Amino acid sequence: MMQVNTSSDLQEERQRLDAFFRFGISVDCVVFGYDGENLQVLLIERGAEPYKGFEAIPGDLVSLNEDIDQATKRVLNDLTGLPDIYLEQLSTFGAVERHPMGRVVTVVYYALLDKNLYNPHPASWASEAYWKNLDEIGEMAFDHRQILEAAVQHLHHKVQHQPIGFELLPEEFTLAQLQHLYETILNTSFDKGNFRKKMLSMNVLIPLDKMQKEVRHRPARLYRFDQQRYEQLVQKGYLFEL
Amino acid sequence: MMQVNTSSDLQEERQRLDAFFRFGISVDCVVFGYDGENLQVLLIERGAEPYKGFEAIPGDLVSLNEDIDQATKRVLNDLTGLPDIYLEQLSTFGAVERHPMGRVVTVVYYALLDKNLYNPHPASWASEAYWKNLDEIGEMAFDHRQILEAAVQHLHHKVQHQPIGFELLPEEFTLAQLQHLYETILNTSFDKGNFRKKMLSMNVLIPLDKMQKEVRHRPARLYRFDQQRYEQLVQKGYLFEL
DNA sequence: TATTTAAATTGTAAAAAATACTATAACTTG
DNA sequence: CAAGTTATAGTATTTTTTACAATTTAAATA
Repeated sequence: MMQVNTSSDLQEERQRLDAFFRFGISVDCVVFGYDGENLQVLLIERGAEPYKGFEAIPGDLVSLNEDIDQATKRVLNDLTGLPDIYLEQLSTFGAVERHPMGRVVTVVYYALLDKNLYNPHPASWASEAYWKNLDEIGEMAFDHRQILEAAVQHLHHKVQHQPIGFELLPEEFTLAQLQHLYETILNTSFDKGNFRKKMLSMNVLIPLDKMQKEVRHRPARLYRFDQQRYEQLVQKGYLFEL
Repeated sequence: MMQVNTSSDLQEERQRLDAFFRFGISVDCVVFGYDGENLQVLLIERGAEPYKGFEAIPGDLVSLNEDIDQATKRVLNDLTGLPDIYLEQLSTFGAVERHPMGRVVTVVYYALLDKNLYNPHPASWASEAYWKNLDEIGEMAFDHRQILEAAVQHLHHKVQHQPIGFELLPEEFTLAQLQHLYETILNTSFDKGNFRKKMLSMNVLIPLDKMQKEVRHRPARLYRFDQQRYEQLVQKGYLFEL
C-alpha cells in the first residue's frame, strides 16, 4: 500500500482530533514497606484541592512532555522525598467521574522497600507523608481506596511466584526474618525447618560469613539475595514458587 | 483538617491545570485466537493516517465521556465487527513520542477466543481485518510490535497459573485438544496420561456424555470448563497451576 | 466379519518432593 | 555453669510427580 501524506493532510486530521486531546494523565505510586513486623504503605495527606485534607496515595499529574515511567520517580520524590526507586506498573484506572477537575486517567505503579532505609518528608502540596499499617486505613481521596485494594491483591499473588519479598528486607537478613515477612504478607504460618529447606534449595540465597548481632539467643546466619542467580534460573525456565 | 473550598478556588485551580489536560487516550485490543493448530492474533490494516497501510493492533482514541473499559468493546466492534467479548487490561504505554499526532497514552487490553466462532470484517477506518500467525508478523504501526511482544509474554506467564486456555477452545473439547493448545502456547510437550490426570484432578472439567464425532479412530470424551467450580476453588485459596 | 490401526484411557512402579516431627548446637543471661 | 531460647540439622512418613506399559475402543480395511 502506498503512503501519501502531505503536511496539510496531517494538520486536517489533527484538527478533527482536537476534541479527543483533553485528557489529563496522572501517576499514583503505591509504595509498600516492611518494618520487621507489619506491612505498611506510604501515604500523604493532601494539602491542596481537590480532596484537601484527605489521605491519598502519592501521585500527581504528568506533564505533556514527560515520560510516564519517569514521572513516577519525580512525583514520589517531590511529595515524599524518597529517592529513585524501581517502580513497576500495575494497572490503569480511567472511570469517567473519578476526578472532579476533569477527565483524568491514572496509571498506578507500585514498589516494595525496606522502610527503615528511607524517612519520608512531606513537600510540594503534600502536607504530611508517613507510613501506615494496611489495616488502619480509612477513607481516601478519589478512588484511591480501590487502587490500594488492587495493589494489595496484586502483591499477594505476585509474592507467591517471584522473589519480591527480598526487596522489603535489609540487604542482609536471616531466614527467620524472611519467613516472618512471608507469613505477614500471606497471613499464614510455615514450618521453620521446611521453609528453610525450600528457600535454600532454590539456590537464590547467598549464605554470608556473618551472624546476627545483638540478640539474646543463638544468633542466626545472615544471607543475601542473589539477583544474578535468580535471573539465570528464570532464563532457564525455572519459576520461583512458594 | 477543615475543608474550605469555594467554587472560585476550584476554578482557579482548574485554569492552572489547563496545560496538563492535553493528552489523548487510546485503547488497543490484542485478541488471541486458536484454530486447533496455531496461535494467532487479530490485526487490521490501517486505512487512515498516520501509518496508513500499516498492520496494527485494533485500537482507537477514547472519547472524553467514555469509560475506558467500555471503549475497548466499541473499538473492537467498530473496526473488526467482533461482538462484546471480555477484555482484560494488560498495561499502559506512554512514551512521549509514540504517536505522531500528539501525546497519546494507550491502554492495552487482551482477550482470548475460539477464532472459529467469529469472522472479522473490516469497517470504519480499518481497510482489512484478519487473523495472522504470531510468527509471521513483520513491521507494525506505532509501537505495536512492542505491545504485541508484551502481550505474548504475559500470555505465557498467565497460562501457567490460570485456566485461561479454555477461552481459546470451543465450549466442548477433548483432553487431547486442550493438551495440544497448552503445548502450542508454551512450546513444550507433556505426557498424555499425566496431563490428563493433572487436569482432571483439578476438578474444573465437567465430563459430558458426548463423544467426538467424525474421527477415524476411537473418539474421545468431550469436556467443558466449569467456571463456577473454578471460582469456588480460587475463593478457597486454591491456585490453578500447570 | 475378522483384522488392523490409531488414539483414548487406565494402571503401576519408581523417583522425587512435601510434611511433620525430633534431636542437637550455639549463644545469652542470670 | 545452668537455664532459656532460637538456629540448624536430620529423619521417617506421606503425598505427589514422573515415566512408561497395558488395555480399551471405534473406525477403516481386507
